Amino acid sequence: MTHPLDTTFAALADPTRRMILSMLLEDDMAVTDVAAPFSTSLAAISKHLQVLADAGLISQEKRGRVKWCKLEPDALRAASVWMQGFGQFEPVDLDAFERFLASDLANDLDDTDVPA
Amino acid sequence: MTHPLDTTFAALADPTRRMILSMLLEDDMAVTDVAAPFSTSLAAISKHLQVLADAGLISQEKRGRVKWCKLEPDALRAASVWMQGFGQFEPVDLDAFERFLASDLANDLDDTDVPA
DNA sequence: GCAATCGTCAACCAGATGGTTGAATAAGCT
DNA sequence: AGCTTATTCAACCATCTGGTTGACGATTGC
Repeated sequence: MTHPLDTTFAALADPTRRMILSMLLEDDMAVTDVAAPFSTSLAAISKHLQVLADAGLISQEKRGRVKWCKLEPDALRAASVWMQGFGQFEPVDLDAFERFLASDLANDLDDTDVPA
Repeated sequence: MTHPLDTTFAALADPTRRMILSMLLEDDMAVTDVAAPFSTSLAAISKHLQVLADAGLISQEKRGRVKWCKLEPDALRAASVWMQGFGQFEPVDLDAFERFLASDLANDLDDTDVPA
């Protein structure tokens, strides 16, 4: 029914979810650990993770009683191709990306519990 | 308050709005002409255009009684940089983009009034 | 067995979103 | 001036979203 890009972009439209993706860039994480830096409830984060999983941006594997979340960057490829069609964007610029992550850490989290 | 990427991705999450952007790739258009291929009301399209303008994805200039809509692909650059940070995506692939547009034309519009 | 931990489910709430219709504003045409 | 075209505004509606809280099933460890 709905186009895959709908769910991809909708998932990316939330700062909490983008932050989660950034966190998962470093390593796989359990749900509780993903939720730790946020001031919202665990249930809310669990829902965010479900949205990300539905969009294919992460995968979740339950081992024992902990559910591990893993980044699945392939799901971004279609969206990336779509966007790049609109302009001759510069090739991968990891420095710009790092700057984004830094500013996300500074701005997106609630002013409590911001990790150092 | 809200991160610029929030509005960018949210604007891109709607198939009607993505279609509008694709249409504006070819040329600037008046609001009425943008609305023509869709089965939704003109007012709805006008709102969509406002969302796109708020996200900076298009600009609107009123000349006489018609308001011209112009694609502003620069607004996609920040989002593109963000996404590319998550993987080594292939460089600009215009063929893949054309395929996307073709499938959008086939799938996204309501089954009425699909332009040939 | 029993308590603690991990995570989801269910019900609920406030606010945003996408759509409609009809009236209103603005600019051109004759 | 008066009709027509272009676009938005206002009110309304149904649905989605992101959040909460409390109960619940499942797993682990003592």
